[in-house]
Amino acid sequence: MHPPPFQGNLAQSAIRRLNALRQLSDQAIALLQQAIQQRIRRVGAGEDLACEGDSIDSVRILLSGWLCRYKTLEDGRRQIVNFVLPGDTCDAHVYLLSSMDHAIGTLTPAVYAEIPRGNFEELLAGDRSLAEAFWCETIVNIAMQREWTVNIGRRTALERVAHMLCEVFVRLQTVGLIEDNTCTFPVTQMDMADATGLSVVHVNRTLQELRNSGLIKLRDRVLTIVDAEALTITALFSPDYLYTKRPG
Amino acid sequence: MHPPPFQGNLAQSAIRRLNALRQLSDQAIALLQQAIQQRIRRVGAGEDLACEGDSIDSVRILLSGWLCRYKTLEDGRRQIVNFVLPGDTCDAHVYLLSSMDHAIGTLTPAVYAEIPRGNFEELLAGDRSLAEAFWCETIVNIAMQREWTVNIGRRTALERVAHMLCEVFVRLQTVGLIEDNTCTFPVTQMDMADATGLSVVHVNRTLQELRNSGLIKLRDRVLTIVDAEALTITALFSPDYLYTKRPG
DNA sequence: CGGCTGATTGATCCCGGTCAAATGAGGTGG
DNA sequence: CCACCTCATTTGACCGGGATCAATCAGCCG
Repeated sequence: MHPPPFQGNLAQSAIRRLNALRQLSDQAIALLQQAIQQRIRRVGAGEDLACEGDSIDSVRILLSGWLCRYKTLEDGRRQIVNFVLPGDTCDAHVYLLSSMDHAIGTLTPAVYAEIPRGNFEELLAGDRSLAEAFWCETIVNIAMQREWTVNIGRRTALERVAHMLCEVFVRLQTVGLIEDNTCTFPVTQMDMADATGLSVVHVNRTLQELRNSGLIKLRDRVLTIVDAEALTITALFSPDYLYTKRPG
Repeated sequence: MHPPPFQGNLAQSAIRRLNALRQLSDQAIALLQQAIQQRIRRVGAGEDLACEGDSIDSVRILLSGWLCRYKTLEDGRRQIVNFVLPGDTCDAHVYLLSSMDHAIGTLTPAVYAEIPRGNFEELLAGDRSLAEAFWCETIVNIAMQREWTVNIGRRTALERVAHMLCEVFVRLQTVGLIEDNTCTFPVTQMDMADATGLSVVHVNRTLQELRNSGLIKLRDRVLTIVDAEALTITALFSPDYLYTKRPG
């Protein structure tokens, strides 16, 4: 299934993502497209794009595949703090800091554009709407991270897992990766556990509950939201914090 | 105790905070000081500076007192997602988005500067180091939020509470509010519970454990870190994610 | 075929939640 | 000065959601 289809424009998801945050001018789109096509890289599943402590001097934009940001405690406990989906920027502006505070790993084989820091700054200087869109993305990342904090801190296991699915669903919709309420969901239950602060066993049982209640289907890395409204309600989900106008 | 002492420069904490992120030029400090003194506001304890959904068109910089950012679920469950300490900016750049995704409430009476959006942008345009410092602050906020996610997701109750104390301690050190390993800590156990994702009762017992182990003293809103090293170890705390050079 | 990774199931345990009541420190008004 | 109220902390008893441990099962690959 992965590697991803190569027909169509590789930069499409990034354009959609940024455009959902800030209306992009034609010029912005052209500049972006050009910058992305400069250097395309591929990486396999289960690799690290960056580790805690790494220094950063380029900006990466994910074009296809899934990544996750995570941190690890000394004794091995791991927390996935967010997913990086196609169109997302890995670390815009993080170069303002000296090094990575977290790691970024691949959940699937992935394709991304790598833009050296200098080129990225030129890009931002070249178009205001583009610069603002990237900043919006950064700010939305804080909002997302806050919601994850709430999710893990105050929601029950069932609500948590449901909420994670709702968020991913809305985000994938923005970049056009949902069809018939269905998408690929290449996340092992182990990963879901690390993302929700639960144990694998309990994630398994929670997913069964969601399936048995007729809210979702999930099998072989394919997720279908069967009853979006009910899922939203059980998750106590509201998409406001994602600040994205939905397409269509 | 609060209201805060008025001798000395009110803008001091903000200068220290930003300067710890990016070396500020003399010009930057002058500009900042001037912008802050333009409009100083005060607010009592237990008030909201902003609610979820509010639109934002000014930037607020906390000069003294404590605030917290929080989100509430429909049924009343509340999660404090971070504290705002003297010198911190409430919502730099958040005006890029349409509205607040979270609320900001006061834990104590507080004093803050309010800078209208336009003035703030002038300020940034006036000095590069200042603009970068504010952006750094925003980016560090993401890093902090990630660490909170890890804290709540993967640390035990004891580790969590200890970690929260460590973070606050280091942050207060940056702005010069620690003396003899002691600071005011105006957070009720109820608030601590909402910040750590625990229940009040369990926070109470956890604090007792930390006290009985000789790691901290905490009474009447005064916190003393008795054994910083041991506390750091039990918390699995590393200050790297705060990206602040410690003073001294 | 054997080895590996991921999903599933069952049994048991315990960390931390919940409920309820007591204690204590201000604060206020008579 | 005292009675009373409120809010925060503390304590005790009990409970339960989710963790842990341990198999088993199902694909997939070499």
